[in-house]
Amino acid sequence: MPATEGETRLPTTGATDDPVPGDAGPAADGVPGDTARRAVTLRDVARRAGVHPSTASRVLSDSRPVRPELARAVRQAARELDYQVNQIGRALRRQESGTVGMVVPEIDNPFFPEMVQAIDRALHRQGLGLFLCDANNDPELEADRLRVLLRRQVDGVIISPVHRERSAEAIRSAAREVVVVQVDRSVDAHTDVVAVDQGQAIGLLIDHVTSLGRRRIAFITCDDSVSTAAERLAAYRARMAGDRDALGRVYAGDLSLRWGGEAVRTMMAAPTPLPDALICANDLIALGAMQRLRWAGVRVPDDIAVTGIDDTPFGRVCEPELTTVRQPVDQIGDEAVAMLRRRQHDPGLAPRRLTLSPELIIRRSTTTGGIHAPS
Amino acid sequence: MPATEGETRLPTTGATDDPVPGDAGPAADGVPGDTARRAVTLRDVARRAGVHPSTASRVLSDSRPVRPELARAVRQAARELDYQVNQIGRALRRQESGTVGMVVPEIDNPFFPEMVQAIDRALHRQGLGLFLCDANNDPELEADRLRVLLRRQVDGVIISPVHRERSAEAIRSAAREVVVVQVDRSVDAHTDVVAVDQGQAIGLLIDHVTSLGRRRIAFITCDDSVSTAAERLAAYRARMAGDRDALGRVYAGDLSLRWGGEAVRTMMAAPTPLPDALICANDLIALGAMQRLRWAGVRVPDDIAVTGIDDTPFGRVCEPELTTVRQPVDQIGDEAVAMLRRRQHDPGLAPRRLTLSPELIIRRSTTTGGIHAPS
DNA sequence: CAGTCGCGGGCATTCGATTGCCCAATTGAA
DNA sequence: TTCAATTGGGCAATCGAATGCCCGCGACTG
Repeated sequence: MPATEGETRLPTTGATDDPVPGDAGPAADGVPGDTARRAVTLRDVARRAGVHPSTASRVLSDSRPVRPELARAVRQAARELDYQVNQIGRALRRQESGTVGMVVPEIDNPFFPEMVQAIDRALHRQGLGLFLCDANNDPELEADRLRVLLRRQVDGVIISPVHRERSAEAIRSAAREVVVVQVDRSVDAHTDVVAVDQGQAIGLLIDHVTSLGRRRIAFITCDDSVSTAAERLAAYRARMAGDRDALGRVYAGDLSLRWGGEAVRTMMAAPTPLPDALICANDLIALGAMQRLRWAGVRVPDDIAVTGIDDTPFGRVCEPELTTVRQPVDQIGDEAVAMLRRRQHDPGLAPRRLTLSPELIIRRSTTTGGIHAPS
Repeated sequence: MPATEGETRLPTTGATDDPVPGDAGPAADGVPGDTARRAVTLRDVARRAGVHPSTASRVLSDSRPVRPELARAVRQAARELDYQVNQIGRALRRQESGTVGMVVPEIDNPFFPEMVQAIDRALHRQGLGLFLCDANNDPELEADRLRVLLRRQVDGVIISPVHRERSAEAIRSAAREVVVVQVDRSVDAHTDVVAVDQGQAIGLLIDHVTSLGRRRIAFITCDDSVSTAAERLAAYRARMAGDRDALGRVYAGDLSLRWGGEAVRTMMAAPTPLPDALICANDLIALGAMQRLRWAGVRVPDDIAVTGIDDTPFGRVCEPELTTVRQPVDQIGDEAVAMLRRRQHDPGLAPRRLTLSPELIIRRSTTTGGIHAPS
């Protein structure tokens, strides 16, 4: 178990289970209707305001003009009763829920929380809610989550597919019922896509390490099942093939910390000379790889320059800090939501693919020249 | 801007926006009803099976026995039409949605994705969906998210409150309408709570560093607004007061990487002697702190032992690997969901507080004796 | 053999909000 | 002054599924 190497565990056992102090039991609570109080409905508001429910509805969702004094009465009644629309009722009638579903492949990869936050903010600005699901890197689970979302009548789905092929069917089927936007990763389906130019990302990185005089450039990535990784790999291959001095080598696994370490171990065990630059398909791999290099006494960047992709916060606190490429998450979020809305209003539009540009961020894992410890 | 010290950015500009190849336009798609096909309803199934909708309903949600041949016909019709229950309709009638809402304070803190995954798994086992929201560390936003969840008729809410006091009102108000379980963090409200014994966590850490001969033990934490941090601080204070040899010092900020670095900078600038152990209120702080120590040429653990809390994966790939305390996220998830269900079935139950035990994980940030680089 | 019971299917109502339609009242125009 | 147009409120149907109630039929019992 490589993950626990060099660590010791001191377990402590036992759990306590207390009644909450100051709460003597079920009936001892002085607050009446503490649980399960029937909610206030539109009818209640209407009755109190002395109007018909339809009038109340029109005031509160102002769908049609209502005489000012009645409107005021309704609004006041709503305030007094603390009326909250029942979104379920509204959704049933309107056939839309004001909610967008999102499926991410792995919420524990720090890139995705960042993207989720960006999308959440963008949706919130539009008054839309977000129903977030994690596919746990499993296309089956992903399909299941999509199904759940559709049954809940989400108005749209934003998804970053787990698998380039095995996710396709579920996404196509979802796209038949609802607006779908793919973000970052994508499969071949008739949906809008907001992507990042992965070829450019790899280009920036290879240009950078090449400009530092590195020629033996290895690439640690996951297998081709992830669309972005496939694009990165293709770009890497094209680039390396175009430079006859350069020497490439690819290690394909997954996008985890663990694999970064594993790949380096394999690499070091091989009889071939070590590369002088290591392009990693994301920051996690890079972090795992750097740890293993450290263990092996290989110096970064002196012996090997290392780069990541995603610009997660952890690339800024490792030793040395990680050169990486930033994917513009905020822009991805804004554009994805914009596309979703556009298409909701006009479902006939042709699907579009928007490709955004990444940004190279140079830190000490590739250059020794930088500032080290600022005062 | 401390976060970008020692880094250079090479921006690239431009974005491309292409029509998806192979899709000539709105009407060019051969698939009929590619978008917005009316969904199959229970009536459709019933009609096809030649029965009344109520019968179909009884078969599909088997709420009452139906003659086998009819049942078979209904099931087949459902299969043929690919019928999916409309959860909105069901929710309206049943007055429950089969969905649990969850609000986390900061999804970009890697502890929370782990807990979310655990809870998601536990809910999934019960056939329940999860509606996840991020409060972005803002009690106002948190209250807003709670309101959204309630309007969507979630059957329960699992929340880890942002603020010990400022989150309380919203949580109490939510608890009046729906079952609420607080996890990890908590506020004073009449709800079930699944917590981790933070006093024990601090105890384990202080015992550990004390056993290594350290006596000048500083504590970097966030302010008291986070309940768990407040408990940790109280435990730290009690512990330090009980040992007259020990020398304490507290740095209060927030739970971020950034604050870890900031606190160390403050610490180093002070005229007082450096501590020989640094207890950090979570792994993020510890990572930030270790980086700053490294910049300052302070050796970990030789000069200062450093510990975190949460056992996030990043504590395993930093240099040196981080001694920490693991919160039992899986157990938290299981228990939280169990409590939720119990209380849904019996709303009269007295609120309970379950306190789980953390586990000490010793790594090289406190001990030099461990294995370094395994072959 | 009459009476009772249970089974199972269908009818119609309900959940809460929205909206098409009708109609009364008011306004405006000719 | 008369008629048309506009405004605005109410009625009732609707979204999709679930369910209380009734009823017919067959089985069983005394």
